[in-house]
Amino acid sequence: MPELPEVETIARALEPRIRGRRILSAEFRGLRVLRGNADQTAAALAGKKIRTLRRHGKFLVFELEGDQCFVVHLGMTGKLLMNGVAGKHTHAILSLDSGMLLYDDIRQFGRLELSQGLPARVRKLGPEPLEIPVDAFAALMRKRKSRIKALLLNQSFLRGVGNIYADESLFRAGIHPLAIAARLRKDRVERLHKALTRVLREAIEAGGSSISDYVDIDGRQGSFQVKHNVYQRTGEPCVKCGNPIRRILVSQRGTHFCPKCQRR
DNA sequence: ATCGGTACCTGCACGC
DNA sequence: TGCGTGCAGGTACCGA
Repeated sequence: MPELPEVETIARALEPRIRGRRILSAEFRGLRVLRGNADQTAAALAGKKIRTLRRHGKFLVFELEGDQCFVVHLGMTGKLLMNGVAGKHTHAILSLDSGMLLYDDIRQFGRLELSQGLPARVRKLGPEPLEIPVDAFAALMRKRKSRIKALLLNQSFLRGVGNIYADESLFRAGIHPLAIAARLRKDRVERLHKALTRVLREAIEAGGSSISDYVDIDGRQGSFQVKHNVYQRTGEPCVKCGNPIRRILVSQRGTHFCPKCQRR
């Protein structure tokens, strides 16, 4: 479900409500989403104070006292809900001194993990797309022979971009999703950097995109889906040229683009 | 080192 | 009504 703007929206809403708060108890149901032992994790969390919450790509990192991190990745359908109602897809319940925090996840692709410091796989992620300067972005691109769409989805290249914002930024930059990253001319790379920055900022501003079931911690939907130009608009006329939007597969992911505005 | 394909889950929309 | 198919904001892992 959630890409950088959705996770950022969650982090912004949640951080002021949990900063400095204490975890009274934790309960884990089912074994799939939690990495590590449920009883040990619950015991280690109980009584701990939350220093702060940060977003790291698509990961939410709860920094606890004692340099421990409770790391949450929402996968495709994960939700964090403050004071929601537990249901059949609730996999974790954190009871805080400021309320109840639930983790719901229908498809169970999300992961929860308690670790000392940041887990290695989170440390190994690429730079934040909203922080990387355009020259550094261009330098990284020059080294990659993969198709640009696949590269944008690769979290060790950039952290936080997913299927929606990859398609939307390529459309805005006028770049074909199958273009080879290293072969893009400098001006195209600069356009892509600008498009990516703007799309992500606008989406954060709109509270993210709610396609089927994304909601923030209070159950509110985002509104950026109404600004999508290509994502899930197969067959609809391109807003720039009127030609129908096409859908192809790139790395097994549905990829939407305008064949006229985004030439090979 | 880097790339692409597959596996992992549940639910929904669709055609027959 | 029910069944089969394809699709969905994700990453991990494997072989080439």
